[in-house]
Amino acid sequence: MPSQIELLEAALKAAIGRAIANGQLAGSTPESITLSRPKNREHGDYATSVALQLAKAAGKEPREVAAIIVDQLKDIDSIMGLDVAGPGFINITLKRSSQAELVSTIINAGAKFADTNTLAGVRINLEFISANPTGPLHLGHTRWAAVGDSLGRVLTAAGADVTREFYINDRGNQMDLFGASVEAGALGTAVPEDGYKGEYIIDLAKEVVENNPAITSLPEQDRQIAFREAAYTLQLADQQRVLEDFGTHFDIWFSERSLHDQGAVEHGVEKLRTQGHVFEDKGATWLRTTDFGDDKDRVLAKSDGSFTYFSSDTAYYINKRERGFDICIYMLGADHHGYVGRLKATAACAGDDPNFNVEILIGQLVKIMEGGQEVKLSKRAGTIITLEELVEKTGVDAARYTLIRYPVDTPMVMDIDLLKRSTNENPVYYVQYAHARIAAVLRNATELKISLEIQDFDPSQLIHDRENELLGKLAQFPRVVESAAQMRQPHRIARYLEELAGTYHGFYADCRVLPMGDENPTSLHTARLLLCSSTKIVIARALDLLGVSAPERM
RNA sequence: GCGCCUGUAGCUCAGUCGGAUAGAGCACCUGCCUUCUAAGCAGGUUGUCGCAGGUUCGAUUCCUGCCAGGCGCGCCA
Repeated sequence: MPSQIELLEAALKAAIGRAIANGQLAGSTPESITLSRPKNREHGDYATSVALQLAKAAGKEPREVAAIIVDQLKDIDSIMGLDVAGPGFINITLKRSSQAELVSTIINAGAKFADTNTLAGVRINLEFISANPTGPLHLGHTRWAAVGDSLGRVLTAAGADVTREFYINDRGNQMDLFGASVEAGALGTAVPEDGYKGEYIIDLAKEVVENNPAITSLPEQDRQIAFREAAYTLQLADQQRVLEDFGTHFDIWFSERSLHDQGAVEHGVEKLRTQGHVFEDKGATWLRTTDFGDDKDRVLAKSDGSFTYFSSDTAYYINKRERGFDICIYMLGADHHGYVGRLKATAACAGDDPNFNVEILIGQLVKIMEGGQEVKLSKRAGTIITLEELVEKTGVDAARYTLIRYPVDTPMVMDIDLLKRSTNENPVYYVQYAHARIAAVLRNATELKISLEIQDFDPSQLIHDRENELLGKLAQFPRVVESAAQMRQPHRIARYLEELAGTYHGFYADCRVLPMGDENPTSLHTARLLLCSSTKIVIARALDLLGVSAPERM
């Protein structure tokens, strides 16, 4: 069933179409029409500036255009009032009972109320975090753990077929250094230069030796590899456990090594060569990414024949496309934004459309304040705040919510002291409280044996301003989900939730839901209870899209 | 030097395709629980939307230049 906003938009388009058809307006019907909820209640339930946009093409004054459109809208049943205001805005007031039909729509649709099919049939590979398995996940990863997971949920709600993927950088010097560092920890020898430091290295060393006491007596060459592999296994398992506890699930953990083992790197280079963008120079094999706007060409294989990290990246991209993904989304930290040019160019070199097949979301870094000072993070120096530590301090819900509610392209500051001190300053509680509050009302209603059957719903009961406001807010939800999906911005869900919770609290304060004392239940009580119930559905679904729990009690 | 991101209230930040008087939370005041969860509601105070031009009916939003901050520019991974 189309939402009220969609119906209105269609009605407006039809009205403009009629006015053009009968010669009152020149120009063409716009593809989409901006319909907003005015801040000022005197401006009606919905407002549109479409007349202002059409005025020029029509060769008429905006107010005159607005009047023509209004004239074409007069016969629509659900519209109660129409006004031309200010420079040419059209303000629309709807019949309250017609707005209240939304309650039935939501209750019948349940959690699927805001799901759409705008991305139906699109296969999306969503890659995020992709940390080295050489240490615990820290706060930089945490932002993506929350946002990436939420984006996956939002895209799925928009109908996309989403695969969440974690690329394990389990190859190269860093792994060797990691192995050597753990080995040094076990043997009590000096940590190698630029090696990994920190408590966790010692802990890993102990665990490795515990699991395999014979490891220390292996020949030196075998020993370092054995340490590396054992520590890798433990560290990866730790990352997986931490992420699952955080509510972030990956469909695929993709090992960089496996690319090399399967010959995917050679295959990737060949594919690019076929496309005509590979060349040899000074004994090395290059990809001419400058053909597609990159700053400089990139080396695939060094003059000694070994492959670069870049070659893994290209092979991985080609592999994803060959697995059938239409869109590959990369979520990278700001410190990797230099990759954008080469990733886009790589796609173009592979014969793809870099503006469609590849999307790169750059997340600004999270700054941490503790004791009024910025905490500098360095994995190798061992000064890190891990995802796990953050969750211990704030809980999963608060951590996820705080990280998701800001757009990722703005740097954010997390004050650890503030999070430790008073968790109720976090908006997540405000939203969850609204949910728990509704749950309590519904529990009480059940005890009082008041009908919650949708057949007993009388929309004409909901005429209070607060009810109207709440209905209007609920009606926006499908659009919010859709824009969050299209713009890849899950934070919009959180912002909407805060508005919805606020609107509900306002309604709750002014509109008594349950009968007072010995009062008999009426159809007003039932109508309000069903309004509460539909609000609860929307809040729960929105929280679910963020991966945050919707408590029945607080 | 080049590239990306950011600059909005005392603080942390929203602001949809350019729309009406620029918003929220926190903080600070004032009211509201002998009936649904007061983790709440209602009201008050707070602005050079970094600066300067341009585009137009209209700019926080789009364009150009400048200022300030963050990050990145390897045959490293």
